[in-house]
Amino acid sequence: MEKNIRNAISNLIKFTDSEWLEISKDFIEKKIEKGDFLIEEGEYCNYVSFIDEGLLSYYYLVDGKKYIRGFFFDNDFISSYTSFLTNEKSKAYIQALENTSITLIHKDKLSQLYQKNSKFQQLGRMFTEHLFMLVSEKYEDLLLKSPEERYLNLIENRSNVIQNIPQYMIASYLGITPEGLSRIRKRLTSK
Amino acid sequence: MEKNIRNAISNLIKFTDSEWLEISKDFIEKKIEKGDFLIEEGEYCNYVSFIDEGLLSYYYLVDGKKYIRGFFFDNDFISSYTSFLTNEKSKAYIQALENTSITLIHKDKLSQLYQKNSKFQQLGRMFTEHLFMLVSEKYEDLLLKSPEERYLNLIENRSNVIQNIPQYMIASYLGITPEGLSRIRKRLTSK
DNA sequence: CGTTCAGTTGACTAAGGTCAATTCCCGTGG
DNA sequence: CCACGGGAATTGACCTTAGTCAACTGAACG
Repeated sequence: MEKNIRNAISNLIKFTDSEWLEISKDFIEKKIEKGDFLIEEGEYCNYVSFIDEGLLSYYYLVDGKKYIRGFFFDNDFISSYTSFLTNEKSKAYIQALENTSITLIHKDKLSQLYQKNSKFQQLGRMFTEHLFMLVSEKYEDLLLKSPEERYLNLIENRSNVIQNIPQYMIASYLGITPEGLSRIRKRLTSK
Repeated sequence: MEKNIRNAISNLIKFTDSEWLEISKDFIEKKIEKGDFLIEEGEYCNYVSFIDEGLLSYYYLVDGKKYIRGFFFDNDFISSYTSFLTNEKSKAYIQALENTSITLIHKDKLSQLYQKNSKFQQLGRMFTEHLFMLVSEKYEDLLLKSPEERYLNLIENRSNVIQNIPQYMIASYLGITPEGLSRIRKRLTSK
């Protein structure tokens, strides 16, 4: 199991076995049952998680309505990262759509690692750079593309989303209503 | 002039005078005339800039149309940061709306600093964390709020944008047409 | 079988896009 | 000082897309 997370991190930076030992001793394994929360609005997010197996949704709740910001699968990292960084309460929920196993590391432990070795500091930097690019890309999509284009994008590039997520959640993720998505699908098939 | 950038950076992390000397010797001063570009689509962005004085717009060009992603004022940092990080061509333009003076640092110099002292590494991390939170917030805005709400937000929190930027650019920034913004304004004043 | 809930469809509405015409503002040159 | 030109902003007419609300279908599951 730990192989996966080491592999994911090695995309950013390679660690020696002894460095890895230093990180991984702070790892905590956790299971989240389908429907349960990794974090809820108002809580403080003190950890970054890696998904060993499962599926999580990341969303906001406004006037009782869910606004889904993302879906996270096996080998993704997930965190209410703004809350993590600012020590403010999370505005988002992270909820399991399937039974999920994660590996998490606490903020304090991570800070200690940052201090200990500049390579860990570098990991933190690269990890955040990675996240920055992901959000930037999503921001561009939202600014430049119509819901229809975004849906086509999803089909093209995120078949795991299309296959595993119910349509009404995908609609929310695209920023539209279930009815809206249904109509888009209808339009597309009639072409 | 250098006082401003030191001040801005000290919001992230404090440097001793000797550390500061080490960074600042790599700074390059540059002037950009109104209408000129700091970077154009297809170029490689090899630097991060600090705006000593002036005003820059950051936009994409799609089918001949500008899609403005942001405005950057005195004491803001600016970069086509994804291009900077990935060494890929910039998809964005950065253009001066006024005569502008910037201080920039090249990627190579910054990498050297990162290697030299983990505090610089930490600066890189914190700088990126800062950017991450800015984009995240803008992403949320776009996902959760209507153009009208975003415009009201702008009036409330970004009076420098309202005062210094022509309306058709603000419209683009909000993700709508100039006509659209004009109607929103009309709706609002009639309330 | 019913119940439940996702997904679709229809009728209607509202917001914003598009295109064209008009007005407003401002700087420049006569 | 005025007249003109050009771009910004507004307005109007019409269109498209998605939101809303309600009804209906269909599949899953007890």
